Amino acid sequence: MAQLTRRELDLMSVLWDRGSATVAEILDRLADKIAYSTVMTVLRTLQAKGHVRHEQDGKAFRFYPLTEPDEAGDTALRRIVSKVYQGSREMLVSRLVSDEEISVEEIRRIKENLEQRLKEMEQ
Amino acid sequence: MAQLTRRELDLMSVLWDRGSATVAEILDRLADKIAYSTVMTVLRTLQAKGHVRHEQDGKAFRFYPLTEPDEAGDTALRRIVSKVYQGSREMLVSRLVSDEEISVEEIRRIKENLEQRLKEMEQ
DNA sequence: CTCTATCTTTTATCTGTGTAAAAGATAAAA
DNA sequence: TTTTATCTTTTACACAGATAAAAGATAGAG
Repeated sequence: MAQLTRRELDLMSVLWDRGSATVAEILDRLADKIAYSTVMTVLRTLQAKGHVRHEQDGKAFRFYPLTEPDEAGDTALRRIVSKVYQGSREMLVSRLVSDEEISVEEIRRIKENLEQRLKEMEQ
Repeated sequence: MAQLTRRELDLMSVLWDRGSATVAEILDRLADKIAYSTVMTVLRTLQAKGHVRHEQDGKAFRFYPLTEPDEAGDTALRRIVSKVYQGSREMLVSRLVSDEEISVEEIRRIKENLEQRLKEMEQ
């Protein structure tokens, strides 16, 4: 919840996606080339903040995420809804699906999701 | 697009909401009490980044937003979709509406929104 | 057993963000 | 016209984030 920085989020994203990773593995997946020690430093602060832990794995450390994507997502979303869309989740979703890239299928799935949720709420 | 900082977003939010504002007006609307000169400094950097402009208004400056909420929202959302929800807009929306605070009405409106959009896309 | 590649740790620097005091300007009040 | 309240500008500083070089450790190759 403590609001991840840009780089921290990059790394957490890799961990969430893979379940765990060594520094070398993270480096491989990162879009931009940064130094090994840079990644290590960021991991260190993530650990200090309680977002990851590590175990020895051969010569290297293997890092595991301790927080869920949702914990990071919720804070960020709340912020966007409130500051950018003046509190309207509707506007946010509306904007989200106005992306040219989105397919009919994807919108339909989202819609069905909502219908499901509505059903659950109505009893 | 240049990714607004926390404070910058706070200020832009006020400008988007009101259309324009003086420093004093912004101060009034801010949740936490910070100094006049602090607001001014942030506005100055926003101006340097091309997010606001100002006109004289009596003795004071009146600031106007130059970028739209969507420009800020899109960058932020894209980031969250990609890093937190591994590219799945579905997951994001699903999480968004799983908030306890959300009402049946709001979900319904969102759903109707999507139906509308689907109709538009299908012709 | 020595070398080498790969890890971790230590230490440092640079930039951006956030914050505001103090100084300078000016319109309106008195 | 002097004062006062309100603005803007200048200048400063501290902290966090991002980056990485260099030094220290070690497993495995030969």
